[in-house]
Amino acid sequence: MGSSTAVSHRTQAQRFAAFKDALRERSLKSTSQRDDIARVFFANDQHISVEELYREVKRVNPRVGYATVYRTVRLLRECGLAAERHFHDGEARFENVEEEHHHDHLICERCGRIVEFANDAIERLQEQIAARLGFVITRHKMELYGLCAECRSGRTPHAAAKRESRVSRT
Amino acid sequence: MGSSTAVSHRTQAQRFAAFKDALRERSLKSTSQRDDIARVFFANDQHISVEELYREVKRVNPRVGYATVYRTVRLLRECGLAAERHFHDGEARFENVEEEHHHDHLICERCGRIVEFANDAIERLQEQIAARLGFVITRHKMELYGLCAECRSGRTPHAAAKRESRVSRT
DNA sequence: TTTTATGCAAATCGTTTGCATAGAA
DNA sequence: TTCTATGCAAACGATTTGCATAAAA
Repeated sequence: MGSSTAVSHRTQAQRFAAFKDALRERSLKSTSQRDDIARVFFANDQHISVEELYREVKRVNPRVGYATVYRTVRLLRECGLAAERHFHDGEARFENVEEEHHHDHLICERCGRIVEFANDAIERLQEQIAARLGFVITRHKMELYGLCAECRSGRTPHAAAKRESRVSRT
Repeated sequence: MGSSTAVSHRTQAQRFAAFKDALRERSLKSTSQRDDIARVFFANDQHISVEELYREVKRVNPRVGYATVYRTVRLLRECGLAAERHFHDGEARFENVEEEHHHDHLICERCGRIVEFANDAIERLQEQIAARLGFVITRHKMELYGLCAECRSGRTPHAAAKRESRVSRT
């Protein structure tokens, strides 16, 4: 069940430049808060919530309001630079969008660690199933919840390990 | 990629009896509103939202409040008789729990139709992927979004076709 | 009678929005 | 100068909760 797809690893600087370009294209203004929010977002390569982003940005630039973070995150989404995710907890999380392929998530129910993966065999099966039922798929969402090795070993008290971010091709 | 798993089709009456048993076991009281809400829920074999359930119950028994519907739905969930789902729209939807196997969802983005399906091959692949990444899966969520045949044909204006409910084994 | 359930309205949580003001072009 | 962006607080929609009252055991 292999796969390939080379990962196009845009650097933070490249993403930031893409953001600035997107602003220009849309005749939107560059502001210090937009820049700071975007920079923090691009620097943080995880699934970040608006509140987390707000707190991080606040440390860099205390002159940002909650609403602006929401507005900027929406902007990043509309520019195709951020993807919105909803896991079991109530709040939305945003991740950096690579030009790479779609991926799914494996989530540890104990420590919250999120591992990304992609699997072509499953995607093919999904297409088949949908076709059989008369559907044409435009997108999908697959989330596997369970326990990671570390948490199963009992070692980690409640380790909010987080940090992880390369897509595992399986 | 076939599968089998005979479906244990509990009747509405059986589910209702199970609900009453669950109340007794927990020393909770049987009330007319609980009964009515449960009955309507068991009769409606789709993915129903709290608001829809509230409206339906209201027609049978106008003496029910919104909060009671929420509380009863939570109760049904805790008794293992209802499963909570979150699709792209903001509100939670609840479905009857059969003792049968897990299933996933295929959702038409135009008419909202929800088709259930199950596929063992995919489940096996999921286990493999998780194992390779050190995880043990406890549950998963897979949703395929797209367009159903009817909506693709252009015939149906915006047909909220709904109604559908047997799990397709593929 | 004791104890739990109900209805209502108020509270909460994440998110969005109106509006007067600050700031970019 | 002109026009958009910001911050704040208020408005939101879905869901939960406090509390006095009603109903079940």
